[in-house]
Amino acid sequence: MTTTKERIVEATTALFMQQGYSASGLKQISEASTAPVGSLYHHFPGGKAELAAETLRRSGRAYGELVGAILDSEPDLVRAIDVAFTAAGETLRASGYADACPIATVALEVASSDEDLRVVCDEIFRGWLEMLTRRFEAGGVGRPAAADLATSFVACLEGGFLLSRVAQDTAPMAALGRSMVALVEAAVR
Amino acid sequence: MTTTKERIVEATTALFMQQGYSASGLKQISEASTAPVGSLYHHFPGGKAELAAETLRRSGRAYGELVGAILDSEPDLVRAIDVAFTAAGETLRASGYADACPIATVALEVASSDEDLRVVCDEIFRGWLEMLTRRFEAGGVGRPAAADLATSFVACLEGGFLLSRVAQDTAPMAALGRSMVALVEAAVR
DNA sequence: GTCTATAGCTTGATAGAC
DNA sequence: GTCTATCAAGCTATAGAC
Repeated sequence: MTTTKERIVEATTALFMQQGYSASGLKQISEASTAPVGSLYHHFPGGKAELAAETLRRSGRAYGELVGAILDSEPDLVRAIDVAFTAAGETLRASGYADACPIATVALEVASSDEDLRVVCDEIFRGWLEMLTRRFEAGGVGRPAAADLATSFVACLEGGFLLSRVAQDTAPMAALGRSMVALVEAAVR
Repeated sequence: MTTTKERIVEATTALFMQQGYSASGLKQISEASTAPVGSLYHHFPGGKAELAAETLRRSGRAYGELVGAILDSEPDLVRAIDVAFTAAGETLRASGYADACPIATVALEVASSDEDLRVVCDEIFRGWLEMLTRRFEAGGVGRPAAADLATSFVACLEGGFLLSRVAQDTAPMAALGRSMVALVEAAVR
């Protein structure tokens, strides 16, 4: 049983991934979620801003958990990195290069023009970076280096989404997986 | 002497950097460039799509040349990388985290929904990657590794723009500079 | 080439029946 | 909670005077 509110958030997540915040109109969200505009304002009285904030927070948490689960699936840290980037590339390819990061496009759109949403995105990225830093520390990397690796992981993944989506080719994501593996290998030995 | 057409393209470049394609209305572009809407359609009969394509091509070429010039300013390749990332962070900070990549936000917005503009962005990134690959080859790195380094350079720079803009902090860009330096050091020795 | 006015459509948001 | 009708404001695009 998916509730109306869940359908709205899921449809908004998909539209934010594919075309970002400004291009995703409430009418389009209403149609994609098979929920009338009135229901949309019933569940999100704050309108588009509230819907966007809640969608970003939910999809940001879910995506962080997904990445964590993939990293957990492989005990060796270096191989886990390889698996994560391969999975990201495969998900992209299988979805026609649509299924990517649910935050990045919106984050770039709002960073200089919507302070509330910028803060929401900032908190999401902070959460991802903390989770990744802890994992690299658990793998034997010292504090400052682990934080740098976490930042590089997110940047390579986001850069991979950008380059692979635009080129409609998994090659950039694969190359970034190799670079990220090299960075982690250098840090753990 | 700046022509009307140049002012339009420059204003559009700035707006694309800060808020992307969909949020940048022709009225806003007209006001920012102090050019009436009619002039806009005189210089770009194809409307917003043509203006966007030409703006992306021009700003993409200019940004590639800027990065190339910064890399040329330092003979040692590893130090050149450091200089480039430091400069990117400093430009961000000095502009209130607004002056970033003129392509990335639009590229993510249109990758799945506007095939014409997607191809324009693809050609721009291809040009950057070729330019960077040649530079890494000139620095003594073999073909396949040089192409991977070029991809990592673009991804780290774009990821740095994303994370530093959202956090309003140069620290992510600085961390990515360190990672990129480590990757190039490992490749040249 | 420059500029104003406006058409036609879509947007975010609201009111009110059910 | 669900849904429809509608508003004011925004958008892209065009027409036509200068």
